[in-house]
Amino acid sequence: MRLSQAFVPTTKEAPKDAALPSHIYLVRGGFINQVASGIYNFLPFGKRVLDKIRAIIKEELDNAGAQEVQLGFVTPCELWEESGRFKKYGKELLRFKDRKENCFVLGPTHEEMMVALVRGRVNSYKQLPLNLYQINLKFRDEARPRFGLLRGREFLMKDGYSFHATYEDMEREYRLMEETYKRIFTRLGLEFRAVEADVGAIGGSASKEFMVLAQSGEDTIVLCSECEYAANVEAAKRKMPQPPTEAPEFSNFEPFYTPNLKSIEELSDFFKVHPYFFVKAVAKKAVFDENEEIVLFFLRGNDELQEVKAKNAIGADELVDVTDEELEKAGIVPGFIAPYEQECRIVLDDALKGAKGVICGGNKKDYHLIGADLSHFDEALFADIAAVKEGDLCPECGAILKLSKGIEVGHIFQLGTRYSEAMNATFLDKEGKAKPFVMGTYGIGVSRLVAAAIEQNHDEFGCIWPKEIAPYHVTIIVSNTKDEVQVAFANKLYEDLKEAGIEVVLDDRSERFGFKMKDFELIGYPYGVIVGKNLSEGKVQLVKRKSRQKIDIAKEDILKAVIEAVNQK
RNA sequence: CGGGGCGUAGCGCAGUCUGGUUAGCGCACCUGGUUUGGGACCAGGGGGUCGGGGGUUCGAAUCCCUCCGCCCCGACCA
Repeated sequence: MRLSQAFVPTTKEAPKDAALPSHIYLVRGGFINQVASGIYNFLPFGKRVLDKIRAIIKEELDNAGAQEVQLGFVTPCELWEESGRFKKYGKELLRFKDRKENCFVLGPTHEEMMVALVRGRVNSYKQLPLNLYQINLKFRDEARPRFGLLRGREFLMKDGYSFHATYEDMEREYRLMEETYKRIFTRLGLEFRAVEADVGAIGGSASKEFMVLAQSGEDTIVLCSECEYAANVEAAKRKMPQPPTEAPEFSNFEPFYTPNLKSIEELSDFFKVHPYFFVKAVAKKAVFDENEEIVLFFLRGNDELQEVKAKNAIGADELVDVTDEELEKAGIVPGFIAPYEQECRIVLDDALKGAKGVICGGNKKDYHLIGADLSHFDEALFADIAAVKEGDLCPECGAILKLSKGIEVGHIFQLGTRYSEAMNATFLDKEGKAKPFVMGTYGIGVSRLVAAAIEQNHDEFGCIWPKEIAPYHVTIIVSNTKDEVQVAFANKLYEDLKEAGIEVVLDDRSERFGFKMKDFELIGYPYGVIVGKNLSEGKVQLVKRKSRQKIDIAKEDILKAVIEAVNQK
C-alpha cells in the first residue's frame, strides 16, 4: 500500500471522549472511529488488524476440530422465551418488532440459536460430539458503554458451542478448548493468564476466563507467586490465614463501652488489637426471584466482603446496599452488629471458624463485646465470602498471592444441560433413550482484543502492535519525496519486499520527515525503514518501533535485514 | 438507573456568568511560494441550522422551559 493513496486519517489530537490509551491511539491512528455510544467503525487499518485476529482464531479452532457457521444476527423472540432468558436478560437485550409485528432481538450471545440449529438435526449419540462456532457481530445494550472498544454495545465476538453425549466428553472438549485458547492468545503475542472464574448468570458448573494483563483491566485477578494458581477475585480461594500476632487475652465475655467507634480502624486503635481479631459485619439486602431479605455477613476485621462469593453463598440473584433506616427498622444497630441474636439470616466467613477471644459488635449503640467465642456456631452458617487480598496464601501451594488487573478476552464454560433441557434438544443414547445434549460454550472478544492488545502494548508515542496482528509489518519512510534517488530506492525496496511476501507500506506522502516518523510511531508498525539523507553514503536505517532504535544498514543489505527481522520469532 | 460534566467548522477549544457590530483561535483542508532528519514557514482562501424545538426580549451562542446526544463516577455487565 502506498500511503499517499491510503485512507488512514491520523490526527495529532485525540477526541475528548477518549480516555484510555487504546481508545486514544486507535482513534488517533485512524484505526477506528466512534459512530454512537459504544458503536465504532473500523477503518482500513483497523479492519486489517481485526481480520488478522479473526484468522488466527479460525485457524486454531478449525485445527481443533470445530466448525464455523454463521447464525442470523436478528433472532426471533420465541427462542428466547423457550430458554426463559427473554424475561431474565433485562434491558441489555435489544428487542424490536418488524413490519408484521413479529418480535425479534439483536443477538447478544447465541446459545438459543445454536441449540435450535442442532435440535432435530442431530438425533443420535453417533453424531456427537459437535463443536460449532461463529465469528459474528453481537449487540448488548449496555447500561454504560465505555473504554472505547473494550466495552462497546456492538462488538465482534467468536462464540462456540459444543454438544456431547456425556459430561466426561464435554470436560474433554473443555480442556481441548482451554489448550486451543492458550495457543490463540500466545500467537496473538499477548501476555495473558487463564483464571478460575465465577460462572455468573449464564449458569453451568466450571468456567475459566482468559485475561490479558493490563493496568486498565476492569477485572481483578489473583495470581500465585510460585505455582500456576490463578483466579478471578470473584472466584479466588485462599489458604486459611494465620493469626498475625498473638491473640489478645480477655478474662470475660462482656460488653465494653466504645462511644462512636464504628470502623475497624478506630476500634483497632482504641483496643490496641490487630484488626484480625475483630468481627466485621456487612449488611446487604439479598434479592431473590420472588422476595428480598436483609442478610448479615461477618468477616475478620482485616478482610473485605467479596460480593460475588457472598451472593453465591446464599443463592441470591443480587446483593444491594441497605440503608441504616432499613436496618434499624429490622431491629439491627448499624455500626455495632453482633453475630448473636439476629432475626435475619447470617453468614460467617470461613476464616472465623472456631474463632475465640475476638471483639464484635454489641447489638447496642456504643457497645462492643470483647472475648467473643464463635466456635459453637453451626457449621452450615460458614462460607467462603472474603475477598482474597494481596499477601494471602495460595490455596494450592501456600505461597504468597498477588493481585493484578486483567482484561477478559475469553471465557470457557462447562454449561451442562441448562439450554438443551429448557429447549427440549435431545438425542438418543445407546439404549435408545432421549437425553438432553451436554453442552460447553466458549467465547472470545474479537474486537475487544484489538483494544486489549494496545492496552498491553503502547508507549507515549502510540501503538506497538505485536507482529502477528500489526496492520502491516513495515513502513518505508521516504524522508524527502523531492529527492528522486530516495524515491527510486524506496520504490524498488517496496516492490522487492512485496515480492518477498512482506506486508509493507510505502510512505510516499509529500510530508516532512518528522511528520512521517510521528505517524510511524502512532500507528505502530513493528518496523520502519528510513530512506533519507544517508542514502548518498549508501546507507539506510532500520527502526524498531518498540525500542525506537535506529540501526544503520548498507543499502544492499536492507532487503535481507527486513525479511529477517519480520520472520524472526 | 442514581450522581456529575459537556454539546460552538472535520478535530481540540475560547466566547455563555454580566444578551448588543460581520461568532473567534489552534490543528486539519484548498491555492501559490519557500523548506525537507522529528507533527515547518510566509501569503491568500474555503468551511458554522452555536445539538433540536419552544419561550423571554427591540435584539439570544449567551437568559428560561423542554427534548436529544456524548463523556466521567457508581450500580449493572453471557
